[in-house]
Amino acid sequence: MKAQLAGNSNYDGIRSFSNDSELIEFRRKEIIDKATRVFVKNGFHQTSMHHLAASCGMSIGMIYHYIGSKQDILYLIIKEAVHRPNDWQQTLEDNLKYSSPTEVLKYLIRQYYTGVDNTGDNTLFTYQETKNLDPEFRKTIMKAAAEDIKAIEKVLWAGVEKGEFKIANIPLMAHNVITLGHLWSVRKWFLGQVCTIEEYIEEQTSLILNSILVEKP
Amino acid sequence: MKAQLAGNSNYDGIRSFSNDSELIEFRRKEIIDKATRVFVKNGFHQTSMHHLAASCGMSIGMIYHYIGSKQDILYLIIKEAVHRPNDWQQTLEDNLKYSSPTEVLKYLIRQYYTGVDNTGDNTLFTYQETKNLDPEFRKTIMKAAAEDIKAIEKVLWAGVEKGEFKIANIPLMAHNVITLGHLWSVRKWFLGQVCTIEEYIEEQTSLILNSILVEKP
Amino acid sequence: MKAQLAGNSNYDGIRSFSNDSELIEFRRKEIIDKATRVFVKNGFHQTSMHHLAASCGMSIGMIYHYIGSKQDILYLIIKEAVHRPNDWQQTLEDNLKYSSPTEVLKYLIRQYYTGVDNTGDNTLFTYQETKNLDPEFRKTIMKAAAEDIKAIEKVLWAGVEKGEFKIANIPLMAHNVITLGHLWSVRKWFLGQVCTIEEYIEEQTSLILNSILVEKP
Amino acid sequence: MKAQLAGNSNYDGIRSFSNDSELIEFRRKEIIDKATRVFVKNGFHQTSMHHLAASCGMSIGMIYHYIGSKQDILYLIIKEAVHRPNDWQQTLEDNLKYSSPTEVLKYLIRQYYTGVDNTGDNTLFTYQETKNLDPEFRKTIMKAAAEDIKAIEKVLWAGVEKGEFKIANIPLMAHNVITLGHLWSVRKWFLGQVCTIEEYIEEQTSLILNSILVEKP
DNA sequence: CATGAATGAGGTTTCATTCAT
DNA sequence: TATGAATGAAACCTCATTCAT
Repeated sequence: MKAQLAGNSNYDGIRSFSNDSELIEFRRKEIIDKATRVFVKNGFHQTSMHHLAASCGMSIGMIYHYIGSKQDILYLIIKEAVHRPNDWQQTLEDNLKYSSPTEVLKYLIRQYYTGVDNTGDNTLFTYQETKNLDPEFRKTIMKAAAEDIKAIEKVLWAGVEKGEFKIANIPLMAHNVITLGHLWSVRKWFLGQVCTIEEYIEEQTSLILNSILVEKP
Repeated sequence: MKAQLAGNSNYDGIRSFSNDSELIEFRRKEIIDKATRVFVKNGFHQTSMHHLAASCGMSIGMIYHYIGSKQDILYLIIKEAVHRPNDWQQTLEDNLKYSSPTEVLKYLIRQYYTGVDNTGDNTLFTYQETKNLDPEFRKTIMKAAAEDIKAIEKVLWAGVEKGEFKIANIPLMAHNVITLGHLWSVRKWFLGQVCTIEEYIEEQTSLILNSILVEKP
Repeated sequence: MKAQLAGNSNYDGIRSFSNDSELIEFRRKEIIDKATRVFVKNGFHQTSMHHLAASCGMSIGMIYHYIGSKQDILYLIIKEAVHRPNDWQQTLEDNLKYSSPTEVLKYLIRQYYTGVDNTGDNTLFTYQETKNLDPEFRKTIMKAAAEDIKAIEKVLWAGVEKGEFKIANIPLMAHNVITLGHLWSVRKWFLGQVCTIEEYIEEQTSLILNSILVEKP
Repeated sequence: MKAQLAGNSNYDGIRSFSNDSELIEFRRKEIIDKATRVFVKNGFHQTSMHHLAASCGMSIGMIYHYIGSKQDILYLIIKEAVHRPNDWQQTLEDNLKYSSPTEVLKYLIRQYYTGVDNTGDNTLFTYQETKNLDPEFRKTIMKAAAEDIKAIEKVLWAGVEKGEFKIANIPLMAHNVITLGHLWSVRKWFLGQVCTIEEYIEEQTSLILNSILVEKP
C-alpha cells in the first residue's frame, strides 16, 4: 500500500488527517455520540471544544484529526438524527404489497415514533440547531427531512386509491404524521407528565385515523 | 464620600442605569423589537452586541443603560413571544358562557394560529433559544407555556361535560391544539409550499374536531 | 451626523470597527510603526499578536479594532515601504526639463538610495516577506515596485535621446539602478563593513555611469 | 538498566536515531531535495511537517529518525544552497596562473550566474529564510556567504596588481559581482520579462568590466 | 443622558514533536 | 527500521462589558 497522498484526506465530505477509513468511522462515531450528549445538554455554542474534548476523553488535537471543524460535528449529529429513522422507508414498498394502507400507516407511526423516542433528545437538538448550519449543510438536512414526508405521502396515496382514506391535503397530513412524532421529543418536558410513549402513539394514531378513515372506527 | 452610586436601579428584575421607569420601558421596547428581528434572522449567538447596536440605531453604551446583559434581552424577547398570544385567555371564560365549546374551540384555534402567524418567526425563535436562557428564566417561560395549554384544557373539559366532546387524554389533546399552531411557524419552510395559513387553520381544526366530536360532522 | 451603520466599516480596503477615519489613521500609523520594528527584528511568523500588542503598548483587542488581520498589518508595512521612496517620481518630469539626464540620474540615485537607507530595514523586510502576502496583495506590491523601475527608464530614455547615454537594455539597466539601492539595505550586514552610505552612493553611481555614458569621464 | 538509549546519535551536528551514517546521508539528501522544492514553493512556515512528509513520500516519523527538527531541515537546505556554487573557488587559483584576471573574472561570472540560475529559487529562498535560522546556524551561513565574496576579491586584486583593473573599493565591487548574480534569482519575476539569463550575464559582465577595466573596450 | 474606544478572557484551530506498535 | 495516531501548547481572533468623556 503505497504513497496515497498521506493526511488531509476527505471522508464523507469532511476533512480528516487519517487515511484509515475504518478508524475514521470509529472515531467519528465516538465523537458524534459524546458530542450529541454534550451539545444536547449544554447547547452547541455554549460547549467549547475544550469541554467537548474532555467529555470525549480525547485531546482536542485528536478530534481535529478526524473532523474538520466544530460545525462539521453539528452537521454529522443532525444528519444522523435525520437519517436514522429513515430505515423504515425501505421496507415500506414491501409492506404496501401485503398489508392494507391503514395497517401500514399504523405500523409506520409506531416505528417512527418509537425511533424518535429512542434517539433521545436528538430530534429536539435538530429542531434547535439546524439554523446554525452552513447553508449548504442545511439544504442537505432539509432535503432529508422532506423525504420522510414523501414516504408517508406514499402510504396516504395508497389508502386514498384503495378507498380507505379520504384526505383533503395529503402533504399536510403526511407532515402531521411526522411532526406529531417529533413533538414527543420537543415537548417531552410537558408530555412526559400526561402520558407514556405507548399512550402517545395510541392517541396520536387515533387522532390521525379518525380524521382520514372513510369508515370511522 | 458620594451620595449614591449613580443610576444602577432595577426594573422588572433587570438592571438599568436609569431611574425614569417610563423611559426604561420605552427604550426596552425599542431594543426588544429590533433585537427580535435581528436575533430571529441571524441567531442569538451569531449576533454581536456591536451588530445589535447598529441594527437598533443606538450605541452599545445606550443599550447597557437600559438592560443588564445580552441574556436579559433574550429573556425579554421570549417572555413577550410567550405572553403575546395569551390575550385570548381573558376572554375565554366569557365566551364559554355564551357559545358552545365547539364554537369556542374553533374560535380559539383561529385566534391562536393567526397570532402565531402574525408574530412571524418569534415562535420558532422561542423553540430554538429557550434552552439558552438561565435556568431561572427558563422556568418562568415554561410556566407561561403551560398556562396556554391549561386554557385549552378548560374548553375541552367544558365540551366533555356538555357531551359534545369525547376525549381520552385531555391534556394531550390540549397540547396538540397548541403545538399544531406552533408547527405552522416552526415548519413554515415546508408548510408554506402546500397550503396557506387559512387552509392550515381549516385542516387542523377539522383534524382535531374529527377526533373529539361525539357526533361526527 | 447620523446612523452611518456603526462599526465594521472599511477603511483603505481593510476592516475597522471604528468610523472615525482620523483615529483609524492615527492608530494604524502607531501599529504599523511598532509592528515594522518588531517584525523586522523577529520575523513576521515568529511574532505573535500577543507579543505585538505588548510592543505596541496596546491590547490585542485594540489592534483588531483598527485592523482586520495580522496579514493586513504585513500588507500595510510593505505598502508603505514600497510607496515611500516614490515621492521622487513626481518631481522627475520637472527635473528633466531643466537639467541634463546625467545630472537627473545622479540626483535620483542619491535620493533613492538615501531613502532606502532611511527606511531602515523596511526594504529588507519587503524582500523577505512579500511572498507571505495573499496573492491579491502581492500583486499590488509588485505593481508598485515595477513603477519605480518605469520612472528610472524615463530618465535613461531621455539620456539616450539626447545622446548622453548608450544602453543596450534599458529596462535591465533601470532595474540595476533600483536594486543596487535595495542591496544597501539587504546586505548592510556586509556592506556596512566596507563603506558608508555616502561612499556606496558614489561608487554605485560611477559603476552605472561608467557603463552608460557615451563620453567616459 | 538498558545498554544505551537506542539510536539518538549525532551526525553533522544534527540529531539522528540511526547509526548508519551512509543511510543517514542518503535519507537526508532525499529529505532536503524534496523539502527545498516544497519550502521554496510554499514558504517555510506555511509548510507543515505533515505536508512535507506527504511530499517526501515518507512518514513523519521517518523524517524525525534522520533529522532533529524542522529548523534543521531549513539549515541543511540553506547550507547546501550557499555551498553549491562554491565549487569554482577551488579551480580559481589554477585559473589565475594561466589566464588574465579579465578572462578569469568573465569566466567566474558566467559560472556563478549560471549556477544561480540552475539552483532555481534556492537563492531566493536563502535570502528570505536565513533570518529564520537560529543565530548559531545563521552565523555559519553568513560566513560561507562572505567567502564567496573573498574569492572574487582575489581575482580583482590580481587584476589590479597586473594593471588591468582600477578599482576604488575592491570589497564593494566583489560584492556587486556576487549580488548581481543573486538578483537574477530574486528578481526573476521582473528580469525574466526583459532578458534571458544569457543576455543578463552579458550585460552585467559589461557593466562591471566597463567600470573597472583600465583600457576601456 | 449618551457614546464608542478600550479591554482581555476565552473561543476555535493548527502543528511540531513523541512514542507505542 | 518504519509508521502515523496522539498530544497540548500556543496561535489568531471575537465580543460582552466597562467607563472616561
